[in-house]
Amino acid sequence: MEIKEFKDKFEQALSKNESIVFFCNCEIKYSGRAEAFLARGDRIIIVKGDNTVLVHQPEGSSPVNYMKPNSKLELVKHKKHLILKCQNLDYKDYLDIEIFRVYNFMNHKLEDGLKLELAGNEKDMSDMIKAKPELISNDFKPLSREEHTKFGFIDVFGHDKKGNMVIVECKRYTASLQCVTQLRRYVEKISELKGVSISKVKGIMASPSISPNAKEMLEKWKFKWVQVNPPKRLERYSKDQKSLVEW
Amino acid sequence: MEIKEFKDKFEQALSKNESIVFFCNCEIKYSGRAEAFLARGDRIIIVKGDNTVLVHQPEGSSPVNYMKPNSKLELVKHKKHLILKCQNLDYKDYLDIEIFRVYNFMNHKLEDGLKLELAGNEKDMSDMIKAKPELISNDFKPLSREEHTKFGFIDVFGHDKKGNMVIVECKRYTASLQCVTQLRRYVEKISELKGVSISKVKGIMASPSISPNAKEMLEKWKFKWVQVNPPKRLERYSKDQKSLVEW
DNA sequence: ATATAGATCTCGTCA
DNA sequence: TGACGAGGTCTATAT
Repeated sequence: MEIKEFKDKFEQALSKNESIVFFCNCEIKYSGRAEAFLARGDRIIIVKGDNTVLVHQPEGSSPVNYMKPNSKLELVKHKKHLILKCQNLDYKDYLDIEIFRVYNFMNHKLEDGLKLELAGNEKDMSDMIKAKPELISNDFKPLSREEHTKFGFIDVFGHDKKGNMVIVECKRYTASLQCVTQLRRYVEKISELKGVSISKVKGIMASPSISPNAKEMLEKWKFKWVQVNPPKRLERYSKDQKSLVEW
Repeated sequence: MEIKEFKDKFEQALSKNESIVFFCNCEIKYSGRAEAFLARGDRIIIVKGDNTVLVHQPEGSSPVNYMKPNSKLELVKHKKHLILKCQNLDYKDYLDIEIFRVYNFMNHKLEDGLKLELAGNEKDMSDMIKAKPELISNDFKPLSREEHTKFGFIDVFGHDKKGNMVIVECKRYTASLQCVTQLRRYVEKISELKGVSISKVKGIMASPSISPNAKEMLEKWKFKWVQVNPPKRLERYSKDQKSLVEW
């Protein structure tokens, strides 16, 4: 595509806050929270209506470069080609896309605004444990599923029949060393705030699995691991679609 | 665009491992590591040559849905429209994009393979501290910048003139509670492995800033915070471009 | 394959 | 706005 035609189309679409995608050959410089350089190659450039910019290489999930929403965009001439200059003053981020060739260009006003409904996250997991405390132990009585309280971000808080406080930390994936130190931090904080001996505050890690080193550290701190899998409320979707077309 | 035309173009581009982008009105179901549903709306769909799939809404940086590389893709008819069925057996991920309308379609064989050169990350920061230990203190003698050793993933390890061991944890952003617990874990591990009193192992947090609670915890554990900014080796790029076109 | 930790993380939530 | 933690995190690296 001719540079002139691209420039006209791009600027018109940009002014109307349309979504824009183009394939091009380009070189990229980034300066801001870090510094980056990407030599000439073919890439997919996405410019959204909120002035988000994404640069994707032809492989991989993550963008190789990007600019956050509300960036200022300007297409300027440089020698015989163009530079898409992007700046985000909030983050002090600057991105230059030097465009040598444009293969394809596409623009359209897109209407959405809907939000993804997601199930099977950590919150669902702690809800499940609060509702079915026997998943932890027959001894466990949950009192609250509190987040963002003065006691911290504890997933499930309760006590046992022996009068101990019990703190449950949920992880939807394999529990790591970091997860155990997080649990330890909560146990120490509760012990401090409530003025209770640390031996009276029990830490429980609830996760589908746990790494060997995490297990070792857990045992060193007299915490316990309980195997719990995250729930999947919307599993009917995958079942429905299996009945339509077999995977 | 007509459904028939879209199907032909898509399947041909897919078979040639070209990069594909289209704007469409669609509904999305995901089942795998979690479960998700996104009702009808306009989105940007990206299919890369390695069978990565990205679904973007018209605003925001992150994809609302995605499939990792090497997914199996199939476009099947459903009533009067199409479903792009994606499956990734490695991750047991399944994504259905029910396509009601296609506004624009674009495909092209893209050639790249270059890697981003990035400066200003945590590794650069620990390299800098190793080279300029006076950034930490006049007393600090770095011995190693080790990662992934038997001692753990310590950023910079060394000692001071008083014969204490010194562990430096670098963060390129505001140090949080989690960062301090990480440092604490390393200090405890070194103390254990080397058979040295914990009072003889000094913990240093090096970061551009630190949160109040993290600072409090740091002091409780007798660690110290040193303000260090991540280096920006490639800053010349932004200077160059400033001389070309003023921001 | 698993374990570990960084990331221009991004995103939501709350004080 | 900063602080804090989750994420279908993703990605790189070492074991």
